[in-house]
Amino acid sequence: MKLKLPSETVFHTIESTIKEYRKFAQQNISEAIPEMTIDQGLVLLFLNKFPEMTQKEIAELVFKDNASMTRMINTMVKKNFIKRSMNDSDRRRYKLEITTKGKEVLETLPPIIHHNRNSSLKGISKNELEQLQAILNKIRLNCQNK
Amino acid sequence: MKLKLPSETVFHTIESTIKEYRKFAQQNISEAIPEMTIDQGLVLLFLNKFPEMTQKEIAELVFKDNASMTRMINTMVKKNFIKRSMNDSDRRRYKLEITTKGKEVLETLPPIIHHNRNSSLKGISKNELEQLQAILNKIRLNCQNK
DNA sequence: GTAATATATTTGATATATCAATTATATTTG
DNA sequence: CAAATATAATTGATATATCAAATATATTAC
Repeated sequence: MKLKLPSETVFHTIESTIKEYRKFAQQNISEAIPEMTIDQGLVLLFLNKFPEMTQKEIAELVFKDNASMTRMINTMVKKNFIKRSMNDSDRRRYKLEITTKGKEVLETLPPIIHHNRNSSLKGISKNELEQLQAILNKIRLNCQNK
Repeated sequence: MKLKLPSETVFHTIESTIKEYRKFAQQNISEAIPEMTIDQGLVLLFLNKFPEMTQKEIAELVFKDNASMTRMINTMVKKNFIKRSMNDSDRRRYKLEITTKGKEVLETLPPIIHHNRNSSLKGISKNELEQLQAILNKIRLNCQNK
């Protein structure tokens, strides 16, 4: 069976691209906000936009499972970015509140994220971006429907 | 600062695509070969093709750092897929040998990988694949040159 | 040839990924 | 309403990710 080496496939390219972007973005974030990871930043952004969101819902949006999300929230609480409090209308879930420190991060973060996205997409046309999304979505759907 | 939600960006699409592919591929591998992860499979493929490869070199090809690779090799040794032995020409590095069990995996794995790649890329033209690679490479380079 | 530097790998610490099992609370069904 | 089922979150176990520091061996420079 003749098989392309993994490093010659498009999957390798996808992996290396997203990893390179993550590294790049993380560096820029770390310079401005110590102790803050990309994913923790995303959680803050989502919570800020949708304050009622449950851990489970956030988890889906950032591609984590519930167990990972529990632990991520734990460390974010330990680092004082957010606070857990009881949700009386449904006591299985928590209310997640952004602390003052978390709100400061929400001031600092957006320009950095904006810069990260912009400079990593420099020289790429709107049309190219749409094609990229379309092709990736095809692959994603192929993987889901089996 | 108006910022797109993370879930509306191309980075989200890239992440979800590669994660969906990994989940899909891992399921198919697990059905045939228990205890074997995608990345461990890739390590075997590379080692088989380039028997002299060091842990460091393999690590680069599968996007791990050296520490992760050390631990991955440890578990692959524990599971008896490969064997470490001394390399007398350079005693800092190991010789990594594929065991009989590892060789059996190398018989079973390629058709599965072939199927994984093929079915996830179904309906995507050669031209689209090239575009995809080209655009991703642009992004990757943008991230590296900062 | 020895000291300084470089390289390959490991280890420790902490965070995250993943699966399966558990807990606590809600909802549904008979 | 009580029993069965569903849901949100946690926990345990194991693997991996990442950074920094440590080890052991090689190479280079003086």
